[in-house]
Amino acid sequence: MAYRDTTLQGISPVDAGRKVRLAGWVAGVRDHGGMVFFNLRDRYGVVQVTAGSQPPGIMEAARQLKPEYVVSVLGEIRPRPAGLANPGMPLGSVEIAAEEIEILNPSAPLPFVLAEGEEVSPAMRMKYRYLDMRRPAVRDALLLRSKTAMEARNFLASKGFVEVETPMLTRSTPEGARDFLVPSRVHPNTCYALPQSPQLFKQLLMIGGFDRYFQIVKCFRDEDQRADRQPEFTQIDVEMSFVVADDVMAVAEELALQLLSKIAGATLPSPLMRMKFSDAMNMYGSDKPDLRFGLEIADATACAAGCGFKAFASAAAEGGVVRGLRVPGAAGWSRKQISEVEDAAKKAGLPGLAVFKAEASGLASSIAKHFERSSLESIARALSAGPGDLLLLAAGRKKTVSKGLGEVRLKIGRDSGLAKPGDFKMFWIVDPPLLEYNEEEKRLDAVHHPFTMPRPEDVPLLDTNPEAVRAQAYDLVLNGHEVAGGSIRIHRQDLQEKVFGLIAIDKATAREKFGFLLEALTFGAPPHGGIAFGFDRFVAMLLGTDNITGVIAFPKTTRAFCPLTGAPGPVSDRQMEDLGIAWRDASRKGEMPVDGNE
RNA sequence: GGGGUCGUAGCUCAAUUGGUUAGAGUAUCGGACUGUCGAUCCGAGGGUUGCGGGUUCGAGCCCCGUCGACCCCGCCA
Repeated sequence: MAYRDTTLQGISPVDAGRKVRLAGWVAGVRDHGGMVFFNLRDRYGVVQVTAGSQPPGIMEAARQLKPEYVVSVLGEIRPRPAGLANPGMPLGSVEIAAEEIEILNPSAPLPFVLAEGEEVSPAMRMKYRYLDMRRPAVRDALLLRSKTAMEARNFLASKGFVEVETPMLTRSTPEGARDFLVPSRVHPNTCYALPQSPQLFKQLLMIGGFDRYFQIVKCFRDEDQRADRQPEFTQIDVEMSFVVADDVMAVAEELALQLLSKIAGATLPSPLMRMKFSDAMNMYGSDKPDLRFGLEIADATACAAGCGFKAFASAAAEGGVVRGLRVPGAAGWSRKQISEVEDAAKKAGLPGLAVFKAEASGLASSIAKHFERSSLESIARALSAGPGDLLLLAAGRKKTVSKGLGEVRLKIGRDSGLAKPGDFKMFWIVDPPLLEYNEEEKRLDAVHHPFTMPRPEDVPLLDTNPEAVRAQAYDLVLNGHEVAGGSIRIHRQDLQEKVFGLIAIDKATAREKFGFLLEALTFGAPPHGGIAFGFDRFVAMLLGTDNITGVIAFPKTTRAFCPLTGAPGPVSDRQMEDLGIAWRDASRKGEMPVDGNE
């Protein structure tokens, strides 16, 4: 006997009278003494099963059922009696009149209730993820992810891209994130590293002649976690030969737009806007601004000299800036709202916020008396203030002020509901700098990665003013999140060595760590470039959430711990011996992260 | 590495200023009930207040440490 002959996808109200055998989970039993109801749930839906006086014994069988028992039910699909349909259920107009109920497996009481709307702590949901995913919200997120991956794969295949797998056991390379390491047994005192991305392999594939490659691939970075960062995550990785930036961007843009349209039903205007990196930093204080709302940053430095207010005047005199946000119609904000914004500014690293209310008679503020009247007028003009607006200004170093105001902007925009669910604002950030100065390390770092091609007209600047060199790189930004990023790569050995030199990777190190790439570049490497989508982030965006754990089947906590499996866990002495390694602090051997609530 | 919020019954939460025996909903167990669908009604059991220390006549509450969860900064080419 088969467990089932159809699923809840395979039945509909027009099937009334048909006898079916269904299998699934019991979701709630309602025992009325002379009549028993329960819901049967499978991957596709929920249907009500009834057990009454006929056939004999069926009611007693139904009475044995408890939540999450696995059952196989034989019964007839019947329309529900008049007035008893459940409009909240897709199959609410029918029910299954049970004739046979077989318990395939009972279930212990669950550690938490699966009902919709019941909040359960994230750690609990992770520990029992296999139960959590029985809930429609989690199930639907994973289904959406699968559908998105399928669409992406079909799209890229249709464009002639070849899917190639690259190694998970590779070698550690300097720069970038911390590697996850895998000690080698066969080669004592060496480690593989898990790939932070397939970057070098996809470049080698281009050199190997696969002019269009893609892969939906796991990447690993051992850095501290965030809501949108997991230690292992998935990229849609793409690389193309004989292309310029526009070619790569065109493919990526079409893919992103198609996914948004097919999966989220959102049609965005095409082609997407392109914003210069420097403009983004100036206007929004961010390299990934959320454009679902305006609130651009305006400059008022010119009004600051001689304005009378010391913090402003000295900032201007010392080469700093005075910049501000105009919040339309926010002059009526409460003391509390303003103080929340001031707190956010402090957290964002701003020394303080000068707050003005724009009134018909001019700018009003507790600090207005420190300003020359004409300065207040020019500040109002600089920020295009109109009556009813709230002005928030900060003074100091340009980078600090812009970044700080950018964060304040984000808080105001998101808190005041300017970013609406279902609203998608996607665009490109282009022309970022190739290099930036790393204060801590006292040297230059690659902004994107060290294989990024400078803009040809900027190449001479590598010798004179490297920080002014712009990269042929591009980021795709969706609702304030970087969902994809890529670049044209360096395909000439001499230029690659030069860039390594600038970011303080000396020739010997470069030869040792990247020798295989440098050598490959000498054997007829075609011009090439590519892009990688942060797949988890993108799916999360399609779903309208910021947290990627919701779209990952088995996510880890913010401390990279898996409450389900207990990973990372201790290993045996024997395993350590095989690998020829020992823990530096043997007293902590076998220490395992534990749930502090237990 | 740093900042913030939090940790009380299986789960989600409450507990006035530090004051008697730590409560509620839900889940679990037992009973009633023929149209429920978050069933309802009656009853029962269920607690080392994350862990360790301190202050106090007295600590769920205050202090110190520690473990853990989440959010953020640093970090994440």
